[in-house]
Amino acid sequence: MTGRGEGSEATGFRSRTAGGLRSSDAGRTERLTGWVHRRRDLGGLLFVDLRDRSGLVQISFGPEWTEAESLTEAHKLGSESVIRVEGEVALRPTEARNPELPTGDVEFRVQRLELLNPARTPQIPVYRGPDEDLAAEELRLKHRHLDLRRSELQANLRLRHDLVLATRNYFDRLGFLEIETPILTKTTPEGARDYLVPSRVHPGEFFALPQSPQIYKQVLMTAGYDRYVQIARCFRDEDLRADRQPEFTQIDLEAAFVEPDDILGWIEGLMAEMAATAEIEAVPPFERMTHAEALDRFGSDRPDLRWSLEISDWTDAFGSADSKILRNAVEEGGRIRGFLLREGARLSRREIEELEKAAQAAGAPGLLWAKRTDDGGSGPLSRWLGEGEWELSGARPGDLIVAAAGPDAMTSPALSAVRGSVIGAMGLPAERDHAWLWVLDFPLFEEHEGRMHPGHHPFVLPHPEDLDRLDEDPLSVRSLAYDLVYNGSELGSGSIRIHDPELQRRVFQALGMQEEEIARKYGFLLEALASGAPPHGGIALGVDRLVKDFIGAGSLRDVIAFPKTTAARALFEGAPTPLGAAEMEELHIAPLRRGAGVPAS
RNA sequence: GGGGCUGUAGCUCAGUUGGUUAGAGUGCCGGUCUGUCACACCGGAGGCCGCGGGUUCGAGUCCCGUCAGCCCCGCCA
Repeated sequence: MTGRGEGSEATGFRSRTAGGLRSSDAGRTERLTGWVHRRRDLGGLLFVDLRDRSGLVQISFGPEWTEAESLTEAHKLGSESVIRVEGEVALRPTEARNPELPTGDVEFRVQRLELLNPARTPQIPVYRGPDEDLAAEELRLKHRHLDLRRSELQANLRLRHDLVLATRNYFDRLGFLEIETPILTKTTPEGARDYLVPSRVHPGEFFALPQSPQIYKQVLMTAGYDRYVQIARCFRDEDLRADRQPEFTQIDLEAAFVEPDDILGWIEGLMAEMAATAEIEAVPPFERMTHAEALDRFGSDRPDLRWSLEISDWTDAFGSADSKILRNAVEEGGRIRGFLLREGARLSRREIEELEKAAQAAGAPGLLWAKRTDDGGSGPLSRWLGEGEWELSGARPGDLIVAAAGPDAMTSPALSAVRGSVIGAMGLPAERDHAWLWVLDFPLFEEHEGRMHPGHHPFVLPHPEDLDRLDEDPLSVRSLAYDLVYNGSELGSGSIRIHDPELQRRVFQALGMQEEEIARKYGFLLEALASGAPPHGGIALGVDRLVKDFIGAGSLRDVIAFPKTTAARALFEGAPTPLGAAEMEELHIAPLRRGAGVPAS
């Protein structure tokens, strides 16, 4: 596996790498370096698998071709020790060839062995036999230098490199400039919690690490750098998930004089290129649907379209049934929605209860269900369903109906959860392997506990058709925001931004900010917008998540060299650490509680 | 902040109803072995049963607390 940039394998220590040796190299004298992967000591003969980044080759030691001193030394070699060997590439005896190994037709006959650095017995194994489990993740993170030696992780990081390189080349061809933005920046008033850095020279003042370069890239547009891109590190101090790390990398871009189609087209081209690199399928143009449609049809703003299963609306069909739950839901402005599952009657009561649990975990009081049989139906919902209702439902004998009744805000997340669970419970096969989707027209605002929040961030341009409702009915205003969704995973999020300072001020006001607050927090942005800002917009794609989804890795930790744990700790180097009293004093900070912040040393 | 799962030898795991000396595979150490590739065979060492407390004649096993890892909810403009 010699790819780009590996044309010159030779260094002062070695003449070439191990993984590329083939039968055509037989007879050549070479010097190899690497790690002792595994050994098979037959007494008179000794075989060692030598590993470097390029792969494995079997090196052999024997009295006929190995110097006596080296032979003695070889029998004492420990796993993961670093060695250099000089010798000859030789064809293996026919019966001793190993078709499993790319280098399996040859072996490297060692004349001289040099132990460059002996290794202590590794705390976790690098070699992994068939059917052997990985070490516990805690240990893999603690001994990261060993875990990273595994070929799986090396392949993941290699693909990550290739994807980032492809990205840089792609945007370079389109005339984008990569421009760095500050890591030490200003706290963001809304959004996630910031990671903070105390200022030594300004007592009591703090920098924040950027949650994204959002404002800087808008300022770059104002400054006339009309196509900007950056592989940007971002930081958010929030609780973690399998798909969320406290520091992460985004492909961040912004361009001036653009409409949504410009951005979407560029990203589709990028995805096609990246997908080719990762050997998966992405054929533009991608399917598009509005945010409202996504919620209506799938209950989610990032539906997984590998399955076509859609929500049915039975409000009209069941709304007049003689059931308090159903009627009340409809009278209060809600709907009765759910899934019609062909052959779903084969699900057991227990399996259906699991679906209900999924709905309840997502906030629904329960899940209504009914199986249609040849002579009627069974299940809690069936008592309300007469022949007329059954006909309108579209169910045939053997089918299952699961439904939730109430306001969409409650039923959508519940049905989305049920959709995921029922796909698993029924073992429905994916109808395609790679489902790309644009979700458009996100709401400009959301309401949480009576307070208005930006749906995305406060700089998103309201949909031009909805502008007149900004003041009277802000929650109904759509925005020119778009998300890229791949197999149900949100890979990126972007929008056209506000470039008119007056409109920006109105949006801040709609968010409940006073003039003084606006000036203090965002004065510098408004100043920039008022100085000749072009219409502009952009998007940010999560690199870590993208690599993870392309590889099918279970966790972001498998595509990041040095990730944090779910408690935001770095186990390898042991960060964060307490701070000494002297350092704290210099930074003008003090622990709130006795004991906190006192270092071990 | 809340819920769930896990924690026993270097590593992966088993451990019965609470009962005598806590086991296996692998790795490690020693030995035999010239065609292995999960080499084979013989022998050996290796345990704070995460930590603290409690119940009990007796706790790896039951109870409470705590720590760590993982998964989920809240949170993530």
